[in-house]
Amino acid sequence: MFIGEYRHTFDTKNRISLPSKFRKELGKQVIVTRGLDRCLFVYPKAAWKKEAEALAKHSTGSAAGRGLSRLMLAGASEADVDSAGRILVPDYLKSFATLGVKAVVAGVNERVELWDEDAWKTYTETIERDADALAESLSMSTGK
Amino acid sequence: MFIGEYRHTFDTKNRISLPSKFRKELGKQVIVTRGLDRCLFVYPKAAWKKEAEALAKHSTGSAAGRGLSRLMLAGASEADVDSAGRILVPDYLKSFATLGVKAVVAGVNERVELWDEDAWKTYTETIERDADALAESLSMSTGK
DNA sequence: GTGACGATATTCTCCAATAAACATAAGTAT
DNA sequence: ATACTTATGTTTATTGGAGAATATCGTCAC
Repeated sequence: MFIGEYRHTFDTKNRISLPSKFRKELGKQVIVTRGLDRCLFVYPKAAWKKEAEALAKHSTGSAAGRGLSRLMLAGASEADVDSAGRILVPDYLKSFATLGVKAVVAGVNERVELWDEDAWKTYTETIERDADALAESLSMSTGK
Repeated sequence: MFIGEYRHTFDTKNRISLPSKFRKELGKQVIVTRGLDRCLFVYPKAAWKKEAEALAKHSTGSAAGRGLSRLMLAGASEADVDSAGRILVPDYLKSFATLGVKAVVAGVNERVELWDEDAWKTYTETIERDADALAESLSMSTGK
């Protein structure tokens, strides 16, 4: 399971290094794809397969299912982790997530997420404000 | 069960030593997360896992679920307790809880909390005031 | 009060991770 | 083919974390 938040930078060639704590679990090949809420999802290749199969089930059903499938399947990009622990992120994915030079790499359960630093700040601040209400609506404990 | 309140300091590398009374119960690995009321929660690793699994269930479904998962999972940091009983607190967690150099380490049942010294002072004073008010209102309703 | 012990604080050094710079290889177009 | 661009790989430097050693403080025993 991926947890934690790290700040990394893109080099001029659109490469970004992955946190060393994530590398073992991510493996040698990863899948980068469009995520929800304007971020990118990064999956270990094996985990991606399961995700893709789940999506495929909905690829012809509802309009929402088709949309999500197209977004994530068509947007997927296979990336090799190089010897320095970096991956190359294609331009179309960078611009989808409005990624600048500074990015936040966040571990969220079975996937890793890439966020623009500013977008992450805005997003987390919003969630923090509503955290109590959200927790109640999900009737889950936030640890209190 | 953790009880008691201690004053510790962060060194220049963002490390803080844990009260020796807590060390045995905390174990060798702990999880530091965003807590409620602008403090940090520190859990023994095993205790945190249960929380995490509940959150993980919601990590893709609804927008609210994703938000909470991101806040609590990406906000979590696994920390090893070193030979001197210290843990490293990442910058983003320190700034979340507005932690300066002096901190209060408080035992609260199943978790340990980290507070900025000033924030702790303000918070406890507020609670004390509320407690007085509550006591008064109780004695009014129960008295004669 | 004095000494001894345990806990916390501080500092230093070493090592790993990251970022930046640089070099090489592979295409592409003229 | 040659110059130019783009992609990929390697090297170096800087930053930050892990560990160890020393110093300080407080507590308890005597």
